[in-house]
Amino acid sequence: MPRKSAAPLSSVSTDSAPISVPTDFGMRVVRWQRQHGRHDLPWQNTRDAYRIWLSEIMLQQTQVAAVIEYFHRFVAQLPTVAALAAASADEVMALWAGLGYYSRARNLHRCAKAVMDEHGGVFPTDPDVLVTLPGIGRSTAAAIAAFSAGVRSPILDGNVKRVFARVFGIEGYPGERAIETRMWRLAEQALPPAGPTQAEDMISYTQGLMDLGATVCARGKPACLPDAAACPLAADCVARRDGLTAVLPTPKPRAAIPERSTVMLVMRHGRDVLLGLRPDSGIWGGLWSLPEMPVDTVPFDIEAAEDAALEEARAFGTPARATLAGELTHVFTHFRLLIRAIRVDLDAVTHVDDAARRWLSLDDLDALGTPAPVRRLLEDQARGGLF
DNA sequence: AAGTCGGGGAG
DNA sequence: CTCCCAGACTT
Repeated sequence: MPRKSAAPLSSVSTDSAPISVPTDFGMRVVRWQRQHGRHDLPWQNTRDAYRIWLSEIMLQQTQVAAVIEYFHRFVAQLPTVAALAAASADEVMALWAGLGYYSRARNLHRCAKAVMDEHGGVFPTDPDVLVTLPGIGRSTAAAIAAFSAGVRSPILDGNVKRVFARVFGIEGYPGERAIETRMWRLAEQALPPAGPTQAEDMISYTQGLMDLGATVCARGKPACLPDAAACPLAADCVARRDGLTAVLPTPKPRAAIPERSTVMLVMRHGRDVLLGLRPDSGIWGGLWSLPEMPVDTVPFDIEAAEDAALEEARAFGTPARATLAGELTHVFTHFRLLIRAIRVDLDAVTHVDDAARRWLSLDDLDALGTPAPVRRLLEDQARGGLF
């Protein structure tokens, strides 16, 4: 075995195969944070749970750059949890206006009152207690506990999900329940060890995961690609090893798009086929396409469509027979189009006196611009196939 | 499990 | 334009 490593390494996790976390994972992040992490954010270098809590709430689904000014204004006007609890709702909302997700501000106010009324004005340090407060979920509770008291409890935010997805090679949308459950399990295993330096380590580690995700393991261009030394986890990173940083984490699945269907007529006279020029506006504007018939029966009735196709073709000549020649699906950004092609062979054709209609030889497809699926369909006709 | 909340930045 | 951001809460 050419590759050797002191720490156990994970392999790719295409399914639920258990992943082993390198035993020094946590401490590597700790050391990296102390050397290369962020140390001058307004809510750092303090153990004031009020400021830490406030920053964590403001930072929920909100980037650091957007929060800084709001944070300064807020603590200047309401410097303590007691002051916040005593403030009016209007005053709180005014300080929050523009940050978005205003339920955060309402919960913030409620939480301040709860801390005053139920916890003697002192923030709990137990994550299990913190999560019972309004606006504080599992990850935020762990962050507050770690930063304010060095409690050993894992966070799992967008940064951590991205880092974990790449380092451990986890496929699947992290917003999905099963994926998130696996990541929480990994987050617990990845923590730096308990011990005498645990409190300081947890502060650096928690900050370090966020810093890694925000500055090195960035969404677009991870810094490890040009420079593996930029990331303390690069040596164990599955995504980096396998060239998957661009596809991990798996993006949110796109919303199901509606499906439409149409019937296209392939009217054939020898090797000629009848095309129609589409209006400039709308789908395939200005391109030459095949004539279409609306689909008015669900489920699709093949014989009825073939009969209708024969009737339709009568305007252009003497149709002999019509047959369903094939189906194909074309995907647009906003809908999926099921195309059924009915071939109609004509024994004789009448003169076409219409600028938007013309016959084209299958041997001359390059002469006109046609939509991609129509082009494929015509090329198949040219080969004499039925798709 | 899916929907909702929001403004801003990056690609 | 879409996707994402130190997510939590409701249905």
